[in-house]
Amino acid sequence: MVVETTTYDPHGFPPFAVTVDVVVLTMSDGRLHVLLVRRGVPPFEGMWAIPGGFKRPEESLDEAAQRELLEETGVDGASLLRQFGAYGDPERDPRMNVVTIAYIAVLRDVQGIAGGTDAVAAALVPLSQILNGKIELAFDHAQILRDAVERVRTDLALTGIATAFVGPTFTLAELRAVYEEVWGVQLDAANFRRSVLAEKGWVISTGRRARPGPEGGKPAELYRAGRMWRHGAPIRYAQPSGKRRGSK
Amino acid sequence: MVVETTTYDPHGFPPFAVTVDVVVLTMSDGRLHVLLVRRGVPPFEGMWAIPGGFKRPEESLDEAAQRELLEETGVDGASLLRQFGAYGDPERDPRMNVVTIAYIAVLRDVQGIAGGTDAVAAALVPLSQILNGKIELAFDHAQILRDAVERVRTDLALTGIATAFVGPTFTLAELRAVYEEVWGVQLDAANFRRSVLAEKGWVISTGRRARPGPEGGKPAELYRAGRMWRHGAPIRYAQPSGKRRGSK
DNA sequence: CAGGGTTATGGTCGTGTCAACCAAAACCTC
DNA sequence: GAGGTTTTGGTTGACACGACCATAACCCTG
Repeated sequence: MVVETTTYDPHGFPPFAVTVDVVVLTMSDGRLHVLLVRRGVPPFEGMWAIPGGFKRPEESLDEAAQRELLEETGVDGASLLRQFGAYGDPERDPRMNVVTIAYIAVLRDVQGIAGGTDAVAAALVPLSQILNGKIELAFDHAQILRDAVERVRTDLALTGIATAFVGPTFTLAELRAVYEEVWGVQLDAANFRRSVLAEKGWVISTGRRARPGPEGGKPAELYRAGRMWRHGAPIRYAQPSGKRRGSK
Repeated sequence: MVVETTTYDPHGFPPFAVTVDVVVLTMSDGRLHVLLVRRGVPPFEGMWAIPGGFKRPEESLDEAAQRELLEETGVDGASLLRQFGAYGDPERDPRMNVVTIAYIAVLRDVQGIAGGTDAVAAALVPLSQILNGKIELAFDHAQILRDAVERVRTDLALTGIATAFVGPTFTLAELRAVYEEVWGVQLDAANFRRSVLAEKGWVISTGRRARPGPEGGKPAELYRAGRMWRHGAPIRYAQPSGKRRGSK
């Protein structure tokens, strides 16, 4: 009975469970953290896992991710919620076939995130703890998390999502710290400032200035996020408009 | 009964159908084409659709995509098969809830692709016909296709997947045509050559030369694909190594 | 209040890449 | 052989990048 494999026919389909997992990333104390929950039931009982839940039949995937984010963190109106992968290996859940759609949520550090509406234990864990394997995650969540970080890394370079990590108003040093932490590099403050300000409309200067920390220093200008837009096409050597050379 | 929403429990789950759709892209006659199949059963009977099928419980998502690609095109050992999105809107299939995982397969132009193993009608359709809405697709496949093209566009700029479009041996003009078609721009042949050759190991010169077409021209050098690798980190202003300035 | 420490911000400048263009080489057809 | 076409190599001005210096404006300590 293998007719119509190309134009699928949902009669007699093999049933799957579909879940949505949300990797909540935030900068806390200058380091990248991820929100994890502790499993209370087998399998992987007592281990840390990425929060997630079932997709409901009446909602879309994006809506399911938003709902999960709201339930876990209380944060509404996803500042940044992007789907980045689907995982469906047969062995990923020992009980049955579960296909999960993974999302990234980038949040600025909010107090009280660790306590969701549910009674399960939740915590913000430094990402370094997981990437070196010091904390083991349930299911294939370690792989999902690695993919999420990789996605954030490229998004940081290609789009303007860095402003989602910082508060509604921020200094350029805070913004620079996001790049430095995610990429693990040190950036030149002066050159970074020029490059950020060169992309017009992406950060907007409020008139105000931040109070320096206990270490002193010149008070930094305060900015707010502008439009978070995708960088233009990185296609090079485009012809001006007129004639062509070396064409077929 | 809303306990344990965070650490999902596959008992009493809502069942979904999970399918895998494969957007097969190829360059044919100098233009970008996509492989479509014509639906033989309602709904959307008689309309064109992206080939796809059910995920089987014993296979992973990637394996399901490879199997579908093999069934539709006869092509084995996916030259380039990447997952790029999941779609699960409740209304996307009028009969029931179907979540589909979408893949891109980039193939070089192969004769006889249009005839798959199944008896369904299949054809290579120019992409422009669909993007201007001249051909309507079933389900949400128009959106999936738009997303696929967008993904290929960025992948073309960021990785070396362009070689997947051309044959096992190719001229730089053929490679340039891929970029020009996907991005819809005209590129300078001399500058393009320099940029491609600058990325060492990505195209490798065989000694041979291609025979020029009927229009004449100097015979072009023949290359073969090297390693198709991800470009390095586009992070700027990284500090050399020593001291720091403007740090916190 | 003076001084040292720290950070933010602005400026400079050599190097390298990019893009536009030119020119020669090597083929085709007529 | 002439004219056309394509590939390939070369040149050159503009501009971005990266390294570094200098100054401004705060902190803290004595």
